[in-house]
Amino acid sequence: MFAGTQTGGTPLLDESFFARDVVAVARELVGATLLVGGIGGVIVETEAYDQEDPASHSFSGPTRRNAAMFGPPGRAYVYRSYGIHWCLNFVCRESGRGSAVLVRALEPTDGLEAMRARRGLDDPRALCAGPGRLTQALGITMAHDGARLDTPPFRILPHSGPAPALVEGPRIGISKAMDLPWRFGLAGSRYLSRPFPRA
DNA sequence: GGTATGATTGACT
DNA sequence: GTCAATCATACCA
Repeated sequence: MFAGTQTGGTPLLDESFFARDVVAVARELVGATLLVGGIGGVIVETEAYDQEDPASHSFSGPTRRNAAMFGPPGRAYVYRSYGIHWCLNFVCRESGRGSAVLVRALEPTDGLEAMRARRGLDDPRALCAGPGRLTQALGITMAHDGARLDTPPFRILPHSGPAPALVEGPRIGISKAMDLPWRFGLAGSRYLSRPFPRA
């Protein structure tokens, strides 16, 4: 499908996967595997941010911070949150709009010991359950802003098999466009940053 | 120039 | 449940 790049026989998600509607990409990323330098796990929670969405950093047009959102799709957009944490996004593009998927939580599968060392704790359920936590566990910083996602240290492997069951709900921590159900999670996952409101 | 605000987390009552 | 940490960006003068 979107197996554009072959690395050791492993199909990686590349620019063609991300050059589509950001909500569709956010849904399809749940179940994919994100590795940075071989360390990471299965994406279990994402959020979509579109340029026509008042909650998006791209809403008011390009700035120094959000420049990556207006560059090519399939790149990382990394920003500082609350002056303390980093947040990792995947840049998407459809009809020239700046948009991105925020990666909110992983189920750790690879490099558990490295993640434990970086996070300073053992519980796998707390290693990557939150946007600031997973960037710390994976060693993501501003240095990765604008980096290609189909090139080392990044590797993103698509979900294989039937599409996993998703849950959806309002996005976390925003004060605008709170009605949009653009947060997506892997149904039944115990690695979410927060529970989804019951339907 | 100054000031308010977060796409968060961890500690604490 | 409440609250502080900490700083780049956004917005106003």
